[in-house]
Amino acid sequence: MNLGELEKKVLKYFWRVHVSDAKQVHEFFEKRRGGSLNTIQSTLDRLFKKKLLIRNKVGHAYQYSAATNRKEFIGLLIKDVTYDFTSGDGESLLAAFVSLSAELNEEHLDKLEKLIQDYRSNCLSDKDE
Amino acid sequence: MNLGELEKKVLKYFWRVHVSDAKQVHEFFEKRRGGSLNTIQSTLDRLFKKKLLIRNKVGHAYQYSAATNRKEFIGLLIKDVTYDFTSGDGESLLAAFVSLSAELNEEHLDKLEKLIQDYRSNCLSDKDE
DNA sequence: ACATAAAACCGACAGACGATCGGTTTTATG
DNA sequence: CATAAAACCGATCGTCTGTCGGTTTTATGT
Repeated sequence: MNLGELEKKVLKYFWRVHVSDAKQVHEFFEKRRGGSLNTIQSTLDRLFKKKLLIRNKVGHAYQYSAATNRKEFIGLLIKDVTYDFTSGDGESLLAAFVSLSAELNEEHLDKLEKLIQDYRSNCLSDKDE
Repeated sequence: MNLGELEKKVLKYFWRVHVSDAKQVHEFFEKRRGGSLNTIQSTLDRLFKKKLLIRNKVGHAYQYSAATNRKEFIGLLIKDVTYDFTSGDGESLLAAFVSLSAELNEEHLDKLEKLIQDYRSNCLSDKDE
């Protein structure tokens, strides 16, 4: 899965705004980067086809929203980008973790351990952002 | 950074074979997927320009080898692909970890904790693969 | 029911990039 | 210095994103 610049910006937008139709998205982006409504529409459509946005029709227009929250999405990205270099089995995620270890200092390791603890004792909760 | 199919295959090749010139790489791939020597050469050159291969001239030909081992490379991929969706600060890697947590079961968490322990007590070692 | 406005949809084109390869230039070496 | 080997250059093709004009579909008010 590869994402263009505009697609990335639109995804970020939906993590902040949650629900919009093409017109609203266009209004937002028109100010800071220009581009026609049609450009936004086809970008929304491409993201929908990539299953990164969901939509349902309300009146004339589709109401779009993000298919995943930011953290889930980053997880998808990582799985996707590492897929070709791991066995694809369950262990592959571990490999990704290990590969990143070299980037982490003591403080990060502490935080990571804490996150594991939190996750263990809190598997049911579903906090976003 | 985006990688084509052949580029990915070539990278994997160099993690197994370590050093080769274009001719040798071509010999390897010609059997299982065809393609001319020139195709291999430009792929090697592209990977070199992307700093994923290193090379030095020996006689007529460049001797290529991987610039990173597989784990380091996966780390690079993850940093790269998540960059646009994290603040780019040190915390960004943690965000990636957290995002993957949802994919992990108990067994994985156990292994991950063990890996952290290993890493803490073993920061100096440099084992590959 | 039907006209109309709003939005979706289609098709085209440009710009990147990877894969592919033929042809030319450079270069190491006998 | 001749030659063969390899690097290098340039062209083409396919795919993908961004872009947008024009057409078709559709929800809605009268």
